[in-house]
Amino acid sequence: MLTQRIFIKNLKIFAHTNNVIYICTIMSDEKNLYCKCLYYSANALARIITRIAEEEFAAVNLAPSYAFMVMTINKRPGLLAGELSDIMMLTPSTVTRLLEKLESQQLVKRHMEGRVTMIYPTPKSVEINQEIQAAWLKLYKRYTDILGEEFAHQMTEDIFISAVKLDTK
Amino acid sequence: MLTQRIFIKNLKIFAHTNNVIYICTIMSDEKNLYCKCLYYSANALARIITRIAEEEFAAVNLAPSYAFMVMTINKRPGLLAGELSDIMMLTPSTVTRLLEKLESQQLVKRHMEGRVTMIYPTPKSVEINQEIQAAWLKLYKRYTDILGEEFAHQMTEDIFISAVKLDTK
DNA sequence: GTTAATTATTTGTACATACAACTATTTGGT
DNA sequence: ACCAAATAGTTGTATGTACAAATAATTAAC
Repeated sequence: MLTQRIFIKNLKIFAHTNNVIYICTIMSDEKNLYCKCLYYSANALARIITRIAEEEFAAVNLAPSYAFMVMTINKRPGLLAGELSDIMMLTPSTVTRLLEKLESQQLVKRHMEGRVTMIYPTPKSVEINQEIQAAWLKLYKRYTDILGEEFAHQMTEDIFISAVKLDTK
Repeated sequence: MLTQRIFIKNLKIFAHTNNVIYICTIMSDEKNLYCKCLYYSANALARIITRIAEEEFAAVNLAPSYAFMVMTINKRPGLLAGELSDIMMLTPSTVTRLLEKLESQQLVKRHMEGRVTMIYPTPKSVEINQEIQAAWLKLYKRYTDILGEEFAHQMTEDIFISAVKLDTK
């Protein structure tokens, strides 16, 4: 198993079982193939930033998506499930599933009226919303410290715009 | 439910149930909050590009991760599971799960020796590898047509480098 | 005004991925 | 040479997300 030991500029230094040291540019062989693929790179980044977000939002005992949902609902009480789906760029079925769980934790209330479902925060949700915001800020600090704020800003914006452009369905 | 109808520059035009038309900048209200968050944006992009990749790799009856795994194994027969994990930026357990499924489809062979597992392509896998490459190229064409090749290149590289930098575990 | 089409949400089911715990093997310390 | 530590991989289990089908409500068509 190759385990990463240290990272210097564009170099990754691995130590192998038998003490052979490998020094690779991050553009090494196979990765060089894949790093030019948006599917590969975007998913890799998403997995890694999700792990970091999970660590930060663990302080409020919520997975990141749930935390974002709570924030969104607190910002606009009474919004519809479909609007949540649009804002969070998640499918309606995923939104339903997240809401179910939040409701079971008394963090939101669903109010069905006709065929629409309006969503309201609960007192408990209002309370922890502050902590969620704090965790969110810590998350932001954490990755901008590593990537540089300027760079992170620009890239995040590029990623967002690309997501919107590619979301043609 | 808001459904996207058309996209012009930074404008998104929605048609609502009651035929009211909403025109929003893509930096509207809530999204404006979230589009600056790397967790949110990276995950949104990953989900969308994954859906597109699934469409393209459907031609070879494989989900994208499996297709990438087949390509990697064909490029370096005999590589270890741990190396696959490193190259693909997936955890060892995920690699095991993917390999199990590929093996059941006769697309790879695992050879355990001591505590390491070496992985080899099968004739069937060599065969479809060409089709996988073709699908991969179609995927690339598809998103670069929308985003612009120059822009997509730069962003993909930025994303890859960020993933490597943030992957400190 | 009744029937067909559209729309909003939910449910059944499937899947990719990960963590934690476990097994088996190899390495290192004394 | 033996025992502790580290390592490679697998398995049990959980979770986030999505698709397709189902349900229920609203709108449109004639």
